[in-house]
Amino acid sequence: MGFFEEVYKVVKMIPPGKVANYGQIARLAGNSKMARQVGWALHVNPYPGQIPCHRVVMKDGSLTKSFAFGGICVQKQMLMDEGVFVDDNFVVDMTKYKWDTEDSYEKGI
DNA sequence: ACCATGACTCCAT
DNA sequence: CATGGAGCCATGG
Repeated sequence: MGFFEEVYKVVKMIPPGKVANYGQIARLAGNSKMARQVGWALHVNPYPGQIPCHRVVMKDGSLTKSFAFGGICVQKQMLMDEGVFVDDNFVVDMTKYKWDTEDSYEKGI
């Protein structure tokens, strides 16, 4: 279960107004290939209020259609409430809202 | 150990 | 840009 706890820890570290993608979480948790397991971990352990899983989106900024909390509509609502703009296609502008922690170098393009 | 599934990601068309 | 197939790995039957 070590990987799970790492995932939860990383997700909880995501600051408000920012979003992270599964690959990022997986990489921070130790394995870049665990993107699917990250989503699976959040799915089997939806701790409401403890893990801001609504800040975790696809690499292109798309919201997960299988969101456990009533749907992506709720997720969009929560993100918008934090200042993250989500368009009608449920896609976040990753170039502006992507969580910058270890990919800061990526912004230096 | 094998097969099926999945909140992912990459590459080809 | 949208869609489909393949690769990826943990979990469950």
